[in-house]
Amino acid sequence: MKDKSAERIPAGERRESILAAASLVFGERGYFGATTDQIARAAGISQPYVVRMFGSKENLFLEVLDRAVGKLIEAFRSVLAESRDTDEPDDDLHVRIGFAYVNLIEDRGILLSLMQAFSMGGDPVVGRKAREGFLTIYRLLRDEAGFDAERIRDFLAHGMLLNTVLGLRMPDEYLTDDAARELLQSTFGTKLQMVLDLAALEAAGESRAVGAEA
Amino acid sequence: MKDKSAERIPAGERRESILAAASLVFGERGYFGATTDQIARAAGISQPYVVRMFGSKENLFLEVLDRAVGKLIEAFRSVLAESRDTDEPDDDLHVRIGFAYVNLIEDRGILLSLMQAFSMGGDPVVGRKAREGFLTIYRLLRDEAGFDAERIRDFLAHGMLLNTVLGLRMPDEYLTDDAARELLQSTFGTKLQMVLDLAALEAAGESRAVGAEA
DNA sequence: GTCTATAGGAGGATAGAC
DNA sequence: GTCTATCCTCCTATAGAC
Repeated sequence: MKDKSAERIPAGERRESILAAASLVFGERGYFGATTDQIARAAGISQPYVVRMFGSKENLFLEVLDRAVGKLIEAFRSVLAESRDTDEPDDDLHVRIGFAYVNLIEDRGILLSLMQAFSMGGDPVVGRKAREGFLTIYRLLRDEAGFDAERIRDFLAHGMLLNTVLGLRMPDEYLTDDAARELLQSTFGTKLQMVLDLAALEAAGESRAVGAEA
Repeated sequence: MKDKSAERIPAGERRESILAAASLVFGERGYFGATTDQIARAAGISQPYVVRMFGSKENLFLEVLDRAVGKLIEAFRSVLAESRDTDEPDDDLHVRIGFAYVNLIEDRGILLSLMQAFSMGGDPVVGRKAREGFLTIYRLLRDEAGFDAERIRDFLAHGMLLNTVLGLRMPDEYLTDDAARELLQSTFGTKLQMVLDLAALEAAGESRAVGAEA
């Protein structure tokens, strides 16, 4: 089952798959908690190759962060573009952007690795970039979406709760705890089923993806 | 200046000071990022003594978590008790609880170490306890404060944004970035000055408290 | 483009003296 | 109650072969 003699794959593609794996693992374990070896396994290559390709773990994380912010921006912008075509009432906008945010959960790792970065403000390098990313989103919401300060605050607040609930793996408690059930319902609304399904999938696949250290 | 030959201090007091130091350092660097040695330095004792007193780093973190949740509950309950004495309109309640939450920032480390715990849902031991803590707060808000699901959600959401903004060290950007300024204003409202003052104090003291590794 | 081997350094935990 | 010394594991990063 283990393909020891590696297939040669173009550097570009390899980069992508490492970034995807890293996003997952960093999201799961945090920057310090994640090891380059776990990332390597998840990507199906050797640990030194990961380091070689990105120079350092820190660099890799910075790229993951960039990607995550980029995907967020992209998703938000596409909603904004849509809304310029149709002329639905502007009030829908924050709902639709909110949906775009929730939908990013499908791209596993993005939201969680973002949240990890958001807790690293104290780090001189990562912290700076994380603040930058957060403020970029703020400006997008303000300047491109035209939200006022309160709307931005409320939007970001609910986004952070969403991240927290996911980071806590609260969906795992859905069946066993009434408070968790309520919380999940009010947090995810109509997207709840999607979230639960994803959590179930993960619970099955996680051991293989990340924790195959036996 | 360095008192090498340690003063004998009752175990109870020593425990407290280690927990206080640990709360700070864990809040600053996260569970994996923090080292028992940094905590020991911050508490003014040797690294093995920290481990000896709590058995393991994980155990120490779990106690820090307990403390943080305990302080939160205590703060919320005292607001609730107050509101049963006076008979002000119930609408004020979530504002006053919100203030109680923001005021916990003064007890440095509490909010940040809580947030660190909230990002560790994947950990079998810490994750379980973190979810438990979060749901305890949820139930307090629901059963003791009488909030409905939406109010709880909104309250928690704004709390999480507050944590995120603090974790990002956004106050450091207050003078240099207009978006940061706006965000801080709408997030902290009348408490903004307090937050900025605390951030300034920290910026001065941080190098001594945590990062004296030269 | 990818691996194996390994250097080099932290960091958590233990032993044992005072 | 507290320290010093130290073990041992784990991890990032480098070297060099294929």
